[in-house]
Amino acid sequence: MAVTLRQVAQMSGVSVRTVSNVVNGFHHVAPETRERVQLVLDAVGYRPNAAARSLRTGRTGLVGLVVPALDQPYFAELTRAIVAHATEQGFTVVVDQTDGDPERERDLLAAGPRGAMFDGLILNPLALNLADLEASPERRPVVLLGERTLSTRHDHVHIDNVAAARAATQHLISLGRRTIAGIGSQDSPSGQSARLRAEGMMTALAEAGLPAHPALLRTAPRYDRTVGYQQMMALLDGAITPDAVFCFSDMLAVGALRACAERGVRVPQDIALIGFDDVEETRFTTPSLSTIRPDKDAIARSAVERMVARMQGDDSPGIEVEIPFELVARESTGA
Amino acid sequence: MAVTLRQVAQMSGVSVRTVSNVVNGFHHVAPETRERVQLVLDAVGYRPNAAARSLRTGRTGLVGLVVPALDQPYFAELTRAIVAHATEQGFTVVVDQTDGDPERERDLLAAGPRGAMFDGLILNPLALNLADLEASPERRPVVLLGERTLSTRHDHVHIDNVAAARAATQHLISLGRRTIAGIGSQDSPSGQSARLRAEGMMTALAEAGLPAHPALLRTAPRYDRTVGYQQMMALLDGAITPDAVFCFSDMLAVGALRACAERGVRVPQDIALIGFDDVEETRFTTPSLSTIRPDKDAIARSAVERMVARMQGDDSPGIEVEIPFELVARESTGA
DNA sequence: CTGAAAGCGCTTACAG
DNA sequence: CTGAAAGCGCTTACAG
Repeated sequence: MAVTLRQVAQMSGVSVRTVSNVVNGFHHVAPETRERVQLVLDAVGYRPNAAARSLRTGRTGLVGLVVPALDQPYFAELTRAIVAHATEQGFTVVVDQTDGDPERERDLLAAGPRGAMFDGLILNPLALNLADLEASPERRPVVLLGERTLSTRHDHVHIDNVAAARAATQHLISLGRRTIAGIGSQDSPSGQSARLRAEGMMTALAEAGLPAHPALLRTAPRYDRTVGYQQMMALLDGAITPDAVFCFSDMLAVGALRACAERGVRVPQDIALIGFDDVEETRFTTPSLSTIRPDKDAIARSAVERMVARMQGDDSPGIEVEIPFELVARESTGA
Repeated sequence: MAVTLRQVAQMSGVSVRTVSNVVNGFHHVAPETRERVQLVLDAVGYRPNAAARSLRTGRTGLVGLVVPALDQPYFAELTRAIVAHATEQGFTVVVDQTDGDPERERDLLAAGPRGAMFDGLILNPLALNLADLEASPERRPVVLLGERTLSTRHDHVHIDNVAAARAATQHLISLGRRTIAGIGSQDSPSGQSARLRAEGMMTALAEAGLPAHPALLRTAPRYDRTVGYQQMMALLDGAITPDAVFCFSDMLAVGALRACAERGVRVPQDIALIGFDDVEETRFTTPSLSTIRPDKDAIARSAVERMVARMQGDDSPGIEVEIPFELVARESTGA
């Protein structure tokens, strides 16, 4: 079907070695030879066979990216950035979504059926624990995103979730709010980010000498709009009405905002609202949403950078890369 | 590094042929042989080398999915559905984004550097024209999404954009609105969907005997929130103020909604608004957005189905698959 | 039911 | 600077 290197060699009257050299842009080819071969290459529309090349070199140029859900704006935006950076480095990204299913995350980490074809993995685990990560027989580079897992084996790119949550809460306190609720805590042992954000929130409350009413810390099994809506409704129906809510993700905040609108609660006059992630949507809600902005492009760039470094033989212990964040004050907190 | 078939064969005292049969679950293997080999397979954690297998079989199990932008909610949701269906069929999806760059779309269609590794392509072109499609030397299955290109070579999965736009406009008319604007037309020769939606809108206006003010049809180079915002502002600042706006995409509508809110224009009382795509976000805006809901899951399923059929040898001329849509009336049109 | 062997298309030491 | 040849790990006709 497709034209092979050998056929091109025959057509140009040189050896496959020389054609290979031309295709791969190696130096030691006589200019006139190169030109002649290139002419044939173009004429027949030669395309190297990726499988053969991989078999020979042991590399596929494929990087697996595993995120909880592609259609969650934060991951969609992050995926976009990672695909862009990886492409620039000559890698092709294969995207997988786990829906936070620990089984699927473990499978992908263990290089299941398709995992075998990746040169490396960028993984944003939701449910994986330290034991899973340490136990993985994986020899190829794995870069972890998002959670602080304390794995010493893998590189890890993250923001300081405690500090970010603390900053978000302090922002609410600085507005004079005193009854501050949170939406997004998780009971499951796997919810690392949730725990860190709750911790940051509690720290800020304690520092300001404010009480942390247990009833005002609402859980969120998933960080989506529906859960945010439901939990905000629960808060509005509760015994203690908050005057500010810190949502652990923007999607939760979008749902919460909708609940407030339905109930005629004014944001920020009655209740101030802040989210987390700075997805584009937050700039267009009414009121626009204050949020925490992790530098997504820096996360993507670092993840790809670490991956490439590992592929090039860097075998130092797992590196922690901390990416900066920024508080973005918008209308939902009175900006 | 990794264990090979040959090594497993030696360890189990059988030929590679037999090990291969066991790995691939073929019939003619004696039960006790199978068991013995399987034990070794498990013990050493054997993983088939995907490159070798591909080289041998000529297939990679990889399907390329090309969308304009991963972080646009419509494409994020569609991608999610396609990845799910393709995975179910045993394929791995490689996602690429073109940002509507015709050059990139052409490259990917022409099976550029990385395109060579795909068994097939699912392509949502923004800028590609018929000539590009017909000229492509591509021999592998290509399924087109979204645009009516009239290509006779490739299968095409789409909704009836004219009918959908007509339905959206009729909906606005049925509310008693008489000065109806549109946001989303495109001048470029490539904007097929835009043209069809404008056509559907004009048809509905003509059928109702309503005028189509040129100043009320606003262009949108990109279908994102920012453009929707800007064009809605332009409408509000214009000589003729509309009492209803049909946005050719939900993102445009979200931006338009924000513009109305900033200007104190009440939706739907002053201006009714309808979008297109039914992305999740539209259910959570205030007011929630009426829209056109294409059956995304059916689009994804059909696309993968056509792809698989082509891979299995179906060589009939390009097939048109029309997917149903539905009008969803929400608060932005008074529901 | 199982084995020995060819060959998929490439890269790359080894010669020259 | 170029050629002849080995071999990456697998699948699969061909024998037996």
